[in-house]
Amino acid sequence: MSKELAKSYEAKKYEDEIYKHWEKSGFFQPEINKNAEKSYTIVLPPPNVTGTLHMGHAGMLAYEDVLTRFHRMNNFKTLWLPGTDHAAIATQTKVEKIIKEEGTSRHEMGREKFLDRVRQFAQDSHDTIVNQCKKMGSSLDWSREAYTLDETRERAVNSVFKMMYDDGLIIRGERVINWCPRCHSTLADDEVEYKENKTKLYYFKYSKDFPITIATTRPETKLGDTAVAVNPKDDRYKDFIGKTFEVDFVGLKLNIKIIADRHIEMDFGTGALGVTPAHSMVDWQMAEENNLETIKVINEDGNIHEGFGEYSGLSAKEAQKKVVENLEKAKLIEKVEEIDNNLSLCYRCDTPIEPLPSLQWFIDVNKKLDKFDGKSIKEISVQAVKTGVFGREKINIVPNRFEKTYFNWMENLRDWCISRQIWFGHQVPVWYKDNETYCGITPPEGDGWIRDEATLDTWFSSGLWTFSTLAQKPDDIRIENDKLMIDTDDFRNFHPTQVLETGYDILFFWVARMIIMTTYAIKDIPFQDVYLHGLILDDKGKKMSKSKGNVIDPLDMIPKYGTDATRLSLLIGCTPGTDLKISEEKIESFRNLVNKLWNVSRYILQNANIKSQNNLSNIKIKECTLSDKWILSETISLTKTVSNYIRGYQFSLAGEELRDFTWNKLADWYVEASKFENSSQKEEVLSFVLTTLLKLWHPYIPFVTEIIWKEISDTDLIIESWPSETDFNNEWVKFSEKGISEQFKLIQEIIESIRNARSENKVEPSKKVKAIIYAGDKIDLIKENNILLKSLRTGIEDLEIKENGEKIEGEIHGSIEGIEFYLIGAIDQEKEAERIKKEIANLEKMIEMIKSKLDNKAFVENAPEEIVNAEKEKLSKYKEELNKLK
RNA sequence: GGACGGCUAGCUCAGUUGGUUAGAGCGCUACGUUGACAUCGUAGAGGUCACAAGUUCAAAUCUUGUGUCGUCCACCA
Repeated sequence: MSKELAKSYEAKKYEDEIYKHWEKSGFFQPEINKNAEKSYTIVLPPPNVTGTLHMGHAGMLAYEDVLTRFHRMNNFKTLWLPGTDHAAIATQTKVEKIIKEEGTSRHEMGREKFLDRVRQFAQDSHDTIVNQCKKMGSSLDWSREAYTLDETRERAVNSVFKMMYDDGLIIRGERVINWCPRCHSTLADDEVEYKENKTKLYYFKYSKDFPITIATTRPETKLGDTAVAVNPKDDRYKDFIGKTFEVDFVGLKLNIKIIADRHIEMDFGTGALGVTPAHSMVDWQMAEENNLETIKVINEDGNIHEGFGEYSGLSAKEAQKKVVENLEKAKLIEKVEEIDNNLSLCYRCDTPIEPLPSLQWFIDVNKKLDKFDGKSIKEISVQAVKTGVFGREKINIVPNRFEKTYFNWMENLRDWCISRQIWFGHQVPVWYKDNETYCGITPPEGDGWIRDEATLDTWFSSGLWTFSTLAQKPDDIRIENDKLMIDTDDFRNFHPTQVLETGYDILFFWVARMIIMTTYAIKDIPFQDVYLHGLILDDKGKKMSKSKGNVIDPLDMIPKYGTDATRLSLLIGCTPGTDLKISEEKIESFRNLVNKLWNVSRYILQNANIKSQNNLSNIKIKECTLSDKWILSETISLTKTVSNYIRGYQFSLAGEELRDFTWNKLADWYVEASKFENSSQKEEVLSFVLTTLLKLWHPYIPFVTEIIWKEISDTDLIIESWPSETDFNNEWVKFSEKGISEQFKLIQEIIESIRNARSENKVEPSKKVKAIIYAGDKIDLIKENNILLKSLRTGIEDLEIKENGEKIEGEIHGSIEGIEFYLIGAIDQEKEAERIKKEIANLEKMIEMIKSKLDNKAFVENAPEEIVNAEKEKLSKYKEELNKLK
């Protein structure tokens, strides 16, 4: 009857085979639960095809797999949909770096050849990523895999673009945008990063006859100044406001108007700002308000434009040097100060950003739309999280505090620049011919149309991800009744999705944009819940990076400790929205836990005829021992606790409960007890407990549980079902009310107390002793469980149980909950006296505390009665124990 | 400048309506190998819950302030 498992669990022997088996079984596809009423959908945040997955991805896969497996086992029509993101700029930049090392550039290669190269790179990355996802055990439905740049997703992108274009939401215009001179592309506001650095602040006048000294860190841009702005309250400059001066600035003629703007800080520099409309966002706005001329100084390569005399053609840096030199020659510089400044950098290549005016495509986030009752897409997106839209409950962000962050960002959102000048991405679906412009989902008829060269911000396509992935082919997507239709069963079945699980670092980049794009396009929310995880850091709390050499690669950990242990290290100890430190040591300790489960199972399978046993009806409760009933009740409450924690995204707490049960309850107590107790119900009880435990563990550690399961059931997979919570309730009531858990706890405490007494008295572990117990009214309970008291490492060979009796002088003595025990013939007088002294001191301290509490009239009067009574009860119990000890 | 978060045992962190002597894992100390497991077992040490004031019969928990570390947003010419 015994079944043999290996002595320890060697993960890598089994994992790949098990994964293949799952894939073949069809359980990763929602059709397996097709009769289910409710569906449960998560779309995988598509990893960028820029390389390989890291620990952060591993965490994401683990959290989502837990949710997916849990809901699948609970008979939801469950879909976890995989895909990858072309990640426009990121991928192009990466490939550009590679070909640079090969001595060429994208301009030398030409658009089509370069794009072929990028596609090849993306394909290789994709294959690696898919393989890594499988290694992590992710139960993704690969039959539905999507890509942000495939044909179907392109149709979605073009369709939404056209809708927005027709609604006047997408507009083309010349504005100052963030320009990366290296990428040769625009960047959205949130793609700009800031780095602190020291910069020189130059104080000077444009010319000798100009009355105001200005201060700037970018003297070269002053070639394009058309105004000086001062604070209207600033008495120093009040009289100049409105006047215009013609100046000769280092050899160039400028017309400078003095304007007032309340945003100017009087304390900074001289309180006077040289306004350069073409190369500063703020200045551009002032220019609009004051009808100032815009002079472009810096071109898209970061060099000075034609028409600036000796400066033309110089790089910004060179021009700065020359301007400063000329100012010095003219003795116009008053002082140079070193200040802390924030340098704007491109988030992809760290090149300093050059703000400049450029003809680009924007989404107008503030335009009021009739189809949304006069609300803007921004307002709809705020409402979706605040109160709910389109008849849906409000979107719930976990942890809740990020909702505030979301509102703050959304309310301050400015128009979104969606066009990029890179090649890799969705090309803007707009064509020009002579003076005509055509925007359409497919190219226009006729000759001579030229397509707009710009491509779209990568977040435009990923913003459509929850619904675009539910189309199977381009023709599934069409515009109907002013909204986007996805005409598939998948869309009808699986949208909106239940939860979007992702890192808090892309709340704005992605989550917010999905809400904007989805509510606009399909008039529905993309997801009901947002679960945000933290970043995975190294053991010192630093970001992992190759240059620091502190990277822990999941693919190194998996062969070493197993996928299950790697997953646990990401699931236990993590709190929503909070960063998680991880170390190899931690993963190792979870390997030990997995092995413990393996060995408990191994023992149980060796010693009992275990079969899959999902309900309690085969167990004759009357024939159960106390420990049997105890472990059953613990198993049932574990089922409830774990289910509730997972539903509430409390992955860590659920994991800790499972660990505590497995190690501290099942292995340390019940299995030990079962070695000595004779009970006709042992096999049934063990079958039920093991069946339930393996299932409850399965979402966390799918591999090891599935392997052990194979020994229990040859016909089905563990992946199939979750232990029922409701069936248990009725069964459980039958014996839960009798205080099983308190009774067993008492036995545990007596045993621990005896072990403790032996240990403190330095009694040799191998020394057998006689014990006498005065059990009082608990005599039946103690007698019933005398076998446990004798067997569980108490070293008792002869046990006498009486209701009460005389004090026995000179022997080890202990008392707990009114029950007294003596260990005969093992004493070390000194040690025992010391131990009892300690215990007495402790009790006296406790009694003192409770007394002072009860003496406090205010407490007795104000506190709820049950709390006061509990204190009183405790007091008398402690007093009794104290007397006995004395 | 604005906001948010952390500060609990040597380390990593739980602690969800304020109510037993504040918990877990790892580490540490002592002892132990009886056939599931040394990837193990038993026992133990270890905390003024960052600080201060307040509310309350009662505060790790609520309020205010301070310190400190970290993050995000805005951006300074």
